[in-house]
Amino acid sequence: MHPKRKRIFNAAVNQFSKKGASSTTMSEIAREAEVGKGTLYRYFENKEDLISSLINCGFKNITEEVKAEISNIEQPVKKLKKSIEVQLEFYDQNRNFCRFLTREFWGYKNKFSENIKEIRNSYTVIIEDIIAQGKEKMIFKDLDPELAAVSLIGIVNITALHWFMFKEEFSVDKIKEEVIEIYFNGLIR
Amino acid sequence: MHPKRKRIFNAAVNQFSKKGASSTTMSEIAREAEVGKGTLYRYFENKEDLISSLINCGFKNITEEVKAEISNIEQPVKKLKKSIEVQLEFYDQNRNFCRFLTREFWGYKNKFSENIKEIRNSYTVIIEDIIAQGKEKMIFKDLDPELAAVSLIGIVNITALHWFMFKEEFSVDKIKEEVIEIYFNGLIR
Amino acid sequence: MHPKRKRIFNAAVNQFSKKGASSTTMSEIAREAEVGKGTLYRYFENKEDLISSLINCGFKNITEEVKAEISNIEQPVKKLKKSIEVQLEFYDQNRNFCRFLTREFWGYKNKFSENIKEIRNSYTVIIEDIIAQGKEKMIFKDLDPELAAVSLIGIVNITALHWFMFKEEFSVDKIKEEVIEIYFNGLIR
Amino acid sequence: MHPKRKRIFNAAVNQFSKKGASSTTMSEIAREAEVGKGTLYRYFENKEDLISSLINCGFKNITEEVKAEISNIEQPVKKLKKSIEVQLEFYDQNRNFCRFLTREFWGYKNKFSENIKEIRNSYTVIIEDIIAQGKEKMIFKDLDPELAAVSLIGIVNITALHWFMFKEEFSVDKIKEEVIEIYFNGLIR
DNA sequence: TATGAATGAGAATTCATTCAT
DNA sequence: AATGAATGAATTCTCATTCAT
Repeated sequence: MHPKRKRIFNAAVNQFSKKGASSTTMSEIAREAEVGKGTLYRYFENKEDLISSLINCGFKNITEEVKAEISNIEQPVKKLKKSIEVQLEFYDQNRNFCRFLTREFWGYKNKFSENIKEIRNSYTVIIEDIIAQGKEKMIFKDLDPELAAVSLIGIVNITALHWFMFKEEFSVDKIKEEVIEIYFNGLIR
Repeated sequence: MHPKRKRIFNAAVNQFSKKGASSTTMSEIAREAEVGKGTLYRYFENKEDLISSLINCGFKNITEEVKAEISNIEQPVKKLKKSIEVQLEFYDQNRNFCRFLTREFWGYKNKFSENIKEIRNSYTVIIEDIIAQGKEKMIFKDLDPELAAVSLIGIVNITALHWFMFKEEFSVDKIKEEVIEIYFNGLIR
Repeated sequence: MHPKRKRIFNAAVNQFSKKGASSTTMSEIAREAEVGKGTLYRYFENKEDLISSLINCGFKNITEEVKAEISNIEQPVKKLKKSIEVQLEFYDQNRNFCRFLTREFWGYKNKFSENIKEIRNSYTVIIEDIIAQGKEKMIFKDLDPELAAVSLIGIVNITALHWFMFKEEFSVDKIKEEVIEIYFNGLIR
Repeated sequence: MHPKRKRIFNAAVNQFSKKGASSTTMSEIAREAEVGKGTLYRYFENKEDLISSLINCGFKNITEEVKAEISNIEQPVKKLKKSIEVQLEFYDQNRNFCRFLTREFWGYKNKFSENIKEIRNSYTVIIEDIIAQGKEKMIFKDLDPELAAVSLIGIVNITALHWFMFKEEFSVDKIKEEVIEIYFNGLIR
């Protein structure tokens, strides 16, 4: 990616996570990125393009990372565990982005919404595949893989955000451990 | 609640869930509510007040409903199951509102943010208490009750929203069943 | 005057002198007067009518007072002195009104401006007549009576307002004495 | 001063003097200045800032002009005469502005009011100093210099405005002569 | 290529006035 | 007669976007 595009991305995430995307002005992003206002429009068509590019790019990053990290693992349980770890670490290292993403993701019909649906899907489907695989091998229960995948994403996403926003410390290790225990073995003794 | 305030609330939720809160104009809300623009400002200080009142009120409603439904139940497992049911049904019956809520809730620092933290807490703490209770009775595992509570809320919230937004049908019963299975007994056979 | 009309007048002067006529809302006047908003419109056609009625009425009051107080006096010098005293005392006792008047008086073309010109004139002409009289009797110099009258009004008006607004104490007696000295005998020894 | 700021200043004075500051809309000023509405807000924080900047700037101009013109004069009487001339000529050449100034100056408490007191003072103090000087040299009577200064300003201000607004012709020379006669030697023969 | 001054459509908000009670 | 809730035209101010430099 062009380094100036990267600079703008970072500036935008910082501002968006502080004030929300629609309350952030293009001027503020330009100032934070230390570029002229006009420059934003050389790298992005308009504000909406900047926002959706940011969502796309972030989703791609996390998807790529998860894919890369689990590619060498065979067993579904280990694969799933690894994906949880990677997701939590990504959230930890990109807290602002995570906050921005959760907010904007559940956005409303716009010209990018179809696109977002696909991207969301490409992310969900990774988890889904692992679960389907484990189901076939009779390791996982006979549950709907999509629902199970979304459940996992929900736990990870909301838990991370809750800790980040409402608790002082954000201990990835502790969250990881307990989330895995609940998701794999359940709350009941 | 004053009937006109209620009318404005409903109109606002409808518009917000279609286009997002910040893309909805006060004029649109007034038109939808069939009141004059100035009337909005008799019942709410400004747009921000309208949004945050809506969040507060919605959270209170769901909290009240869950509280009422579980008050007569003794066993923690049954209590928790009931709360999941109530939450899912609330989501089902207030789809627009829930979409709005998830989106705006993770909003950004504003003069209401302290308040929101408390409100969020009053909701979370119900689940937390049930889990702590079950822990004491040695029914639930020795996990952090807050984390377990947030995990449950995350599963329910994101799953419901996913089904509502990306799938045609929204079968509360099916989601309920599988979510309960995962959360109580885990994915692994 | 109808007592409610009087109440509204007083309330309006109080508010106008604090915030200026055009920054004062009809609601504020109604609240201060402890009447309903609609009641204002029973006693005055509209806001502009209220403002101009206030100006008219105030001018009439001061004009009447000055006329009454000087009617028994014969000598032009004593007459003029008395009128200065009466004006200063009126300003002192109606500070808010005085401030409001000075501000609104130099107002701009509106449907009442002709009216105001007349009223202004009926006030100026009293002073003018005394001066013309004194001129005839060879007591006053051969100066333009209108200019001399306006000069006197200017001294009294601006001096009173200056003291009221920028100085803590407002000693009518001291101002009276020195203003008379300057106006009658001049600054030079 | 930035030429565009100057353009806005001129447009604002023109409009303000025709219709009053609070009846003039920002759009009208923009149209008159032939700039976009948003441009006003590049040069002034808001409408109030525009008004008070105008007052400040005008006061500074007249103060500077008076100061410059009297700096070379020694005798207090001549100094004072010169200052009267300069003031009257300034009023004559900036009639709209002076009308605006007199009206808005006696305005009401706002965030600029402290500032205005100072500015008013920097103007008054020039006259005051001349009078104090003359007093010391036993040329002027033993009167309060501030009161004498304010009286002079009052005469000049109100007389000029009266002639400008209510009389067809505005003869600076005639007004100058008679005002000086009254102020220096008094009305009495 | 980069900039930021300029623009004006459009949003939030106010408030004089009306009118049903 | 008195009230104050309701209205919507009018106003201030914002900000995405353009374009001359």
